[in-house]
Amino acid sequence: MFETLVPGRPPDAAAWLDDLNPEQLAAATHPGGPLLILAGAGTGKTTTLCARVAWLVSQGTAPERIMLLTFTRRAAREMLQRTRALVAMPAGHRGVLGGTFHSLAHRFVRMHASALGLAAGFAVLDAGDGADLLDLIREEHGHAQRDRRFPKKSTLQDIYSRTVNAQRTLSEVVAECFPWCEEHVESMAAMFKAYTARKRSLGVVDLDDLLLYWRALAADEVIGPATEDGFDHVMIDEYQDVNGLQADIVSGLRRRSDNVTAVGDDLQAIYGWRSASPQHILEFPDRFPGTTVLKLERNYRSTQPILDTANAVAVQATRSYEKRLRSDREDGPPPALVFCRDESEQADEVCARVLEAREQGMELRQQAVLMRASHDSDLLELELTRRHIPFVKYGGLRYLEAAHVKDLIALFRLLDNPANELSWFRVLQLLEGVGPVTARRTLDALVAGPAAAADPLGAWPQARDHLPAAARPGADSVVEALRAARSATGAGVQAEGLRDALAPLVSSRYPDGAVRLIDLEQLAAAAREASDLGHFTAELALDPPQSSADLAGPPHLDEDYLVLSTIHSAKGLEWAAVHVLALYDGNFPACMSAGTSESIDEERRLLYVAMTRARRRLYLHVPVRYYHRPKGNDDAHGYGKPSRFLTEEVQRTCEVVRRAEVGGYEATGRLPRKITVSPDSLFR
DNA sequence: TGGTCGCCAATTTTT
DNA sequence: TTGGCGACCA
Repeated sequence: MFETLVPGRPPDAAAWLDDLNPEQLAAATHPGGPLLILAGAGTGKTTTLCARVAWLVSQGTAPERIMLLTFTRRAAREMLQRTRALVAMPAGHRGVLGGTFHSLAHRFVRMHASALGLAAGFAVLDAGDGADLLDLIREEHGHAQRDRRFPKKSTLQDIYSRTVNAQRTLSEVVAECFPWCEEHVESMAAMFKAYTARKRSLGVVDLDDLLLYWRALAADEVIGPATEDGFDHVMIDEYQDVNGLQADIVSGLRRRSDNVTAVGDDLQAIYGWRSASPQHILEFPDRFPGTTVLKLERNYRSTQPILDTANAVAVQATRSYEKRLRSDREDGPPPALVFCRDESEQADEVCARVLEAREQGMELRQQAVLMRASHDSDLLELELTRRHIPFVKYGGLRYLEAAHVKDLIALFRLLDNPANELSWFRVLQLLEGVGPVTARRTLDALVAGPAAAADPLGAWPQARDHLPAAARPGADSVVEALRAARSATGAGVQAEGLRDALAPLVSSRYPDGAVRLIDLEQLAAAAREASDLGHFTAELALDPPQSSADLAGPPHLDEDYLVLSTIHSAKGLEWAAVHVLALYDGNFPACMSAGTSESIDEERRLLYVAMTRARRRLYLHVPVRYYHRPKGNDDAHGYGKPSRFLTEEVQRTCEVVRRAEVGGYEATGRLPRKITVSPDSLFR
């Protein structure tokens, strides 16, 4: 195998290069130095990047000396798979080193943990854990829950994360993005300092820390160059979505060499709320002098009418690289503009069209429903269930956020580090009659008690006295399970032991306990595959499963199901038919984003991303009357204006396939109150 | 009286 | 699923 890949073999001899168009070929075979590939939606970005890897390997670069950074785990998986299919791996070589920024950061931070003052098996807090820790600190700083005007934990976390990722000062970020919190800047600053100190003392890192630490490693005089020299080429996918911190990491990785390839499309930048900025892709040529800029504009995915509509949305944008997609496919019908009376009619319309398409031979899995916010599909999900149409939903409430799953993970963490206050705080509150106060006292006795220094579990006999009598047996069995798991070997055995101890608590704590136990079973089963429970939980934080089905592996693979997804989760994917939901102003663009022109631009790009996922059919659904509840108002209906992005220009490129009837009480403007019917008065 | 538990309303997008 | 508010228990 290796012989076919020795250096010097002419690139044109490789068959896979023949399939590329001239622009793609130029990008794939760019000899070296900084390269920026501006690849519009559906222009074969992944193909080109994979071909480039293959070409570099054919030129003699060892695969493991190529680093491939992607934005999502899904993209990483696909990219590595396709690369593997393209490049016969030379014997004795490991593959390309690929993954998300966060997962590669984890790898390097683990590698240099001691230099960073971390224990070898440090835990990674996921977003929820970080928020919980902040909440704990908020209490300690005297901002009790009842302090209504103080930002709540998820907001605090947003502010913290945004500040760190943008690498700007707290007061700047708050003034710009969270003006209603300005009066609290000083207390927040104190809390955030306490938060970083606490993470230090607990020996844990959060997702943002991973990037901070990696950047510090890259900047280090000894470790930086050593890391850099390990890689001949660094490639970054979706460069439009990197933030300042990530851009710094890329620069740090390329201080001596400038073999760096960035691929992206500023028209698809949709992560500004996470401090990403299209600024970085626009400034790439400044950061890397001598950059070659190549554009891919030939679209292999969508029909021309769909691109016309998408282009009509894109041209509303203010600043971008000049580019316009041209289709390489045969013509097709124009996108359909579906005006519905309300969201329930929208659900009916989608079901009807999905089924109709399937009648005509389009599998359900070739069709997708995309939305701005995950709850936009609530009614549709009900309707799909009622009609027995199978579907899988991506994005939105994720598996790891389910309370009982966090409970078991907390136990996993305690096994690794019995001094983990956060986990104890969580687990103790599952017990009968134990709330935050009792939990706090008990865990103080555990972690700060005299016997604790050596082993918190040793302090258990004293700590359990703080619990009400009813809670003691349950608590004892959890502690017993932790002791047993300690001496057990194999992540699977340990996980099962802990799950068994947790099961009775979960089924008594939650009314739908039985269903939740199934999830725990799957989590324990997944842990069986891992070599180490600590690694398993860290991986889980970095690569959260989208659903419990996802965790169980891909059993649905041969089944047919409709895909429901937030647009953010749909990035990089494509379907033959795409339905976009709830295109009314206030929802899309979301009213929370209506403040600045930048956030409106981002919402517009989001719509552009949604539209360009479609290969042959695109349906844009506009409910005319929407249902939502401004607080305390029972007159919960309102009339929606179509999304401001559906300008006349855009509408001209579409076909209106349905006009909602406006008549009856809707025409009078007098809306019925919510009507409730209950025969309860008969049952006395 | 401190603390827990039950019932109500509301919730953008994600590594 | 979180958080606020009021009822109930030691």
